[in-house]
Amino acid sequence: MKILEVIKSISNQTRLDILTWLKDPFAYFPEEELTDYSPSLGVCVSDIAKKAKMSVPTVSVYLKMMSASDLLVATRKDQWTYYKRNEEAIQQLAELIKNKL
Amino acid sequence: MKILEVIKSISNQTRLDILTWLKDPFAYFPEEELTDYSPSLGVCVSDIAKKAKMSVPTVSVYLKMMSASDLLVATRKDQWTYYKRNEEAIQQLAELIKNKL
DNA sequence: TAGGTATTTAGGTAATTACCTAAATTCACC
DNA sequence: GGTGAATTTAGGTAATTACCTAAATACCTA
Repeated sequence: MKILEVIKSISNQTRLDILTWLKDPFAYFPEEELTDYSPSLGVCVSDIAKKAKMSVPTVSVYLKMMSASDLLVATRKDQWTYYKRNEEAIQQLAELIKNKL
Repeated sequence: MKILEVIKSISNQTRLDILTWLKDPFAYFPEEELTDYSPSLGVCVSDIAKKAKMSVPTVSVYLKMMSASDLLVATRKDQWTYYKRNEEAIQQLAELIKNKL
């Protein structure tokens, strides 16, 4: 785990928000948009972009940044890319800050 | 604790390094520079700047940023400003990432 | 009060980050 | 093979961050 890369990937309000939203998609995304949602896949790029009120390309890059830092997991299915949290990595980050930082 | 402010304050390699150095000053700073070191005060700005191999003003701003985010505690004594870690805040950050992020 | 050391503040430039739109790619389906 | 939806990549500008040097401030001590 590259601590600086991970921290940079969450040093932005929108990216922090996305992490929160993905913790409980049912609570944060409108129900009608999650018809094809499954916890094992996560939420697709355009739904997240809509929720963030930002352009799809910007959010696409943000999501890629967070999966590069390992905090998110991407799954491509047909033409959609779904993102979900990587809970293990998030706990690992917490531990790293607790013990090593 | 303003999570974004805290994260931004450690989203830089030098600032991360400083946190590490202050965890164990005896291990990271040359002995002769810590003659007046005390754990209750910490290490002064110019010693940290020298260790970081950066200008004093830059490091002064970095340290101020980290004390503003609560990760460091500053103590002014005569013409010196000493900085030490705020262990409680660091643990609080770890908890926040563990449970809330 | 003058001079010296430590620090902070100001002000500047270069690099990085934060977005956007347009274009390219991927993949379904007809 | 062509069209359409979702996504990614490219390429651009504005804002922020990363540094620096110079100047100002704070606080000793003679």
